[in-house]
Parts: sequence; structure tokens; C-alpha cells
Amino acid sequence: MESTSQTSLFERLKESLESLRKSERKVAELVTEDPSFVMESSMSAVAARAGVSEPTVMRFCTGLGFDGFQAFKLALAQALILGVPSVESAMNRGDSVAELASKIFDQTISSIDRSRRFLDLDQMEAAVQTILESKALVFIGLSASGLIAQDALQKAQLFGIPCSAPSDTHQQFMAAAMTDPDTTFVVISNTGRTRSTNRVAQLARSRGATVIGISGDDTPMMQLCDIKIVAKTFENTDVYTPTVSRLAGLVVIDILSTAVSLRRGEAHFADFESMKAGLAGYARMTDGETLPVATPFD
Amino acid sequence: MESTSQTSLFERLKESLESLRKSERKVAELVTEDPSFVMESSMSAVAARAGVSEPTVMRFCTGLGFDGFQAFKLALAQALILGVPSVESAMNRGDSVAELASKIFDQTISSIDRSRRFLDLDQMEAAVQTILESKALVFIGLSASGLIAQDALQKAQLFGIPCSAPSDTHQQFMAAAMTDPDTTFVVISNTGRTRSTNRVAQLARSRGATVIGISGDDTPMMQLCDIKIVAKTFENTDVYTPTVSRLAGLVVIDILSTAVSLRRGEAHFADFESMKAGLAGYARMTDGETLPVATPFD
DNA sequence: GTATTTATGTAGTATTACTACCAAAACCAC
DNA sequence: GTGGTTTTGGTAGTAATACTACATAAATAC
Repeated sequence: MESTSQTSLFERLKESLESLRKSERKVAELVTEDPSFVMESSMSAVAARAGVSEPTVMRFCTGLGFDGFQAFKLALAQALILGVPSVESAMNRGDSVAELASKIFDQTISSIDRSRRFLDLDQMEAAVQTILESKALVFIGLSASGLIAQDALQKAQLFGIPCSAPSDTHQQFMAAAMTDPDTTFVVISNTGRTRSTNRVAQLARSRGATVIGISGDDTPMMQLCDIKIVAKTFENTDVYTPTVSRLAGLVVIDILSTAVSLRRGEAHFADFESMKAGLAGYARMTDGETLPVATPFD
Repeated sequence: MESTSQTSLFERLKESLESLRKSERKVAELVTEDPSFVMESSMSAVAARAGVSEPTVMRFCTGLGFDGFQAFKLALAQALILGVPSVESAMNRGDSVAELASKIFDQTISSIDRSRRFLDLDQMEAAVQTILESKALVFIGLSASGLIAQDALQKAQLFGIPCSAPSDTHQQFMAAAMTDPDTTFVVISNTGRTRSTNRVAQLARSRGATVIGISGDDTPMMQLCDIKIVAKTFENTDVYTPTVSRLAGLVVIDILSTAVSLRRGEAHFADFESMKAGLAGYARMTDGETLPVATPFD
């Protein structure tokens, strides 16, 4: 399958639009204008509506790297359900809640898919190894990225090593100033341009700590990090576009924490089980209601 | 398209497995076992590998409500990219980071798609209206749901009305005990069985506040709420399954906050713009780096 | 045990995707 | 401009695929 490439179908279409010959461009335009029609129709119908011949449609598909029209249609169906790219689905003042919900779900799903395509698994592996070898963990972030840090803290507390997520800049600075080479800092910033976060990363690193960066792109912050994890989403061009970046960040945290938990082995698993039992008991005692054993989180 | 129904293709397959005649069941089993093969193959190939005739495959497709084999393949392609249901992709101790990442992305995307299908838009609309008419907002949640509450708070601060998200149970209780009918409480709990959260919901409501509940299902907590928003995901059967519920909750918050912001109109928009400018200026002053204007969040 | 319904396969047809080949257009050297 | 060359687009034909009508086999009911 060719769709394992990094960029999504619509992005590739847009990029190659210039380099296409004008008949094929007609096809490309039809695809972007009315993808559902193309998905549901036969090659002859597509050719007729685009005003070209069938082989042109065929060449268009193979030119994009697909085996044929069928394969292209499948890829198009997949791209379609992941949602139209964010630019085409900007929020309007008159949108109903239903329309907004649809657009936001589209953006969310397509963004997570995008971050999936761009995620560097080698860096993830390196991050897991680093965390496993660390004696302490510190998570750093502000506002939306701060929430990701708090989420990471909730999960990291199950690792069995000291960990913290100072939430204001001064405490973050202090944590970095006092750190040591056995500690790993996870610094999170979507823009990668938040000066205070960058300063913390730099300081922690200068004191020998390993610094893992989670950012929306290859940002300035990444230069200050030993391990660079890019959680790429679609850029927020619109004011009202919700911040999908935090969702991508949370998924990265999910992957890291799951991998670390699994690698920590049986001994840790026993602790984990007893924690769960304890938490369930605690909830029963204090709140009079049993938490489901399988979900320690609320 | 038939795929606009609530349940996903794989769920429908599982449900109808019993009612199928045994030849068609062979096809269904092949689809669940090796969906990629079915997606990539022709009808004859599928029929051959399932050990049935082509018309049986055809009947299987039309029986599920599709126009034909092609239409079924498109739906399958879409279901596939949304990820295989969680049960089939449990985490194993020996999984590589790449495998874990793949499984977690699958679960995340398919869960968000699921919550999309189940989201009650009328309740969302009611929630938006309620928030617009409120004079104050309070967000309540613990642990993972607490993070959602904090996220909601970050967004709600742009609404221009007093809002808070007390994070410990005592402060939550106090907020409920002191509330009034002009205030709206948004109580968040995936399980809906957290006693303290439920108590807060009950108390706030008894004092006349409107209570919006966000939960993973039609849980006990929902009985205590005026407006019930279900953010449905795939159940966490596995211990190591990450909590996708918080992501669904965050998307709900995205939709609510975007809708509310848009409805508040031009006056509020001006405030919002000036806040952005101010924040950018603040970042420049204090941190020596400019935040992109379009993204007030880090 | 026969009749009736249900389930499955056989054989045929129409559609569809794909390919080999050819014609027109564009480009270029001179 | 003209002749050669390359690029681009279309025609026609072929192989395959999806789909349908029909017949047979199995199961059920009476």
C-alpha cells in the first residue's frame, strides 16, 4: 500500500497539482471538489464529469503511485472518513452545533492520523529506554501543554519512581536548577517557542539531565532536547479552531506510558495490581461506591 | 451511505454473526480475521478463500445493507483506517514500541469515531444554550476527568464570565454548597460512579444550579444531571489499555467551547482578539519570544 | 414421506477496469 | 516556418470483475 507514506492523500493531491498536465489536473480538481462522487462512481462516470477520457483518469491514479483506479478509490474512501483537511472546514458564525461537531471531529481525527504518520518511532523507543533507566521524572509544560504534563504525571506515578510536574514557571525553574544526571525531563510545548519552557530545558540539560522534548514540529525547543518527539497536527489557521495539538500530545503520552509499564515487568505489575485493589477499596470506603477494577482512572 | 448508522462495521458484523446462515458466516469470519485481504482482493478471491461461492459473498454484502461488494469494500476500508476494535488489539508484553503505537493510535481513532456516532446533538445544543445563559460556570472532575475539567476551565475563561474548576473534593463540595440558580455545573466522570462527584452534582442541583453531565455512558451520575452528554468510547478491557475516554471528553469540550464562543457574537470576539494580542505581548515581554497570534495556547 | 421453504451453487451477462496502440499537440533545433 | 522529437490525450479492444437469473440441494414443516 502506498498510503503508508507520511502525507495524506489530500495533501499529496494539492502538492502535485502544479506538476500535473492539464487533463489530469481536471481529474484532480474534481476529486478535491467532490470526493464523495469520485468515491461512489465508476471510472467512466468520473472521466465523463471531468471531461477527459478514461485512460487519463487511469494515468492520474497510477501517477499518484496507486495500482489503479480501484486502489485509488479505497485510499480516497479512507482519506474521506479521516475528514477533510482543516482549511476546507473552517468554523463559521452561523454553523449549527451539528455542523461544528462534525467539523471538529473531522479535524481531530485527521490530525491524530497526521501525527501518527509523522511520529518518529526511533525517538519514541529512545524515550522509553531513557525513562526506564531514569531514577526520577519531571514533566514541564504551560497552559494546554501543562495539562499534558499533568496527564503524564498521573500515568507516571504508576512507574514507581519519583516524579513531578511543577505547574508554574518558577517551580519549573527550581526543579531544573536542582536536577541531576539520573533525572529525565519531559518538556512539552506545541509551539516550541515558549521562552520559559525552553530555558528550563536548557538548564536541566546543562545539569546533566536527559531532556525529552514533545513539540508540534521541529521547533526551537527541539534543539535543546536530547530526544525529539514531534506530535504533528494540522496547523490552527483559524481563531476558533480548537487545539488539537494537546490530543496528539496525550496520545504520545499514552504510548510512552504504556510501553514503559509493559517493559517494567512482572514485579511492577504486582504493584500495579495492588494499587488498583487499594484504589477500589479506597473508593468503596470513602465514597461508598466501587470503582471498576480495570480502570483506576475516573 | 449506510455507514452513517451508529455502530461501526465491525460491531455490526459481530452482532449479526449469529443470525447469518453458515456460508455467509464463513465470509464474516474471513472479514474479521483478515480484513486487509478482503479489502485488497476481488470477490472471486474472497469467495475462494472463504470456501464459498461468489453469490454468497454478494448476498453477505447486500444482507448487511450494502449496494454490493464494492460498496462493502469501501466501508471496510474506512472501518480499517479507523482501527480495529480494541479487543482484537490488546497490548502484549513483547510488543515493540511500533506495535504499541499502532495499537494505541487505532484504539484512539476508533474510539473517537465511536463517540462521534453516539454523541447526542440535541443535548449538546441544550448544553450550549445553558452555558450561554449562565452567569457563572463550575467544572468538576477527579483524576483523568479532573484534567478535562481543567482543560474546560482554560477554554471557558475566554467566555467572559466567572468560572472555576476546583480540583479537590472538599473545594468541589464547597462550590456546590454555595452555588445559585444562575450558575451551571459541568460534572465530568467517565465511570459516573464516583461518589463524591455525584454528591456534588446532586448538591448543586438541589440549590437550583443547572447541571451538565459528561460521562462515558448512561451512568448513575447522569440521573443527577439536567443535560446528559455521553462521550462513548470502547471499553477498557485490558489493564494497560490507555484511557481514551479523556480524549473523547476533551473533544466534547472543544465542541462546546467553540459553539459558545461563536454564539457570543462580535462584542466578545473583540475581547478575544485583544486578549490574544495581550498574551502575545506578555510572552514577548516576559519570555522574549513571540507566540503566534492565532494560537493563544502553548 | 412429501411439500414447502430456505439456503447455496452454477452458469451466464453486462459492466468495469485496465492496456496496447495511435493521433494530436507542444516543443525545439535549424 | 518546417521537420523531427517528445509529450500528452484519446480510441478501441481485452480481460477481469461484479452482479443476476436460474436451478439444485438442504432443511423444515406438516
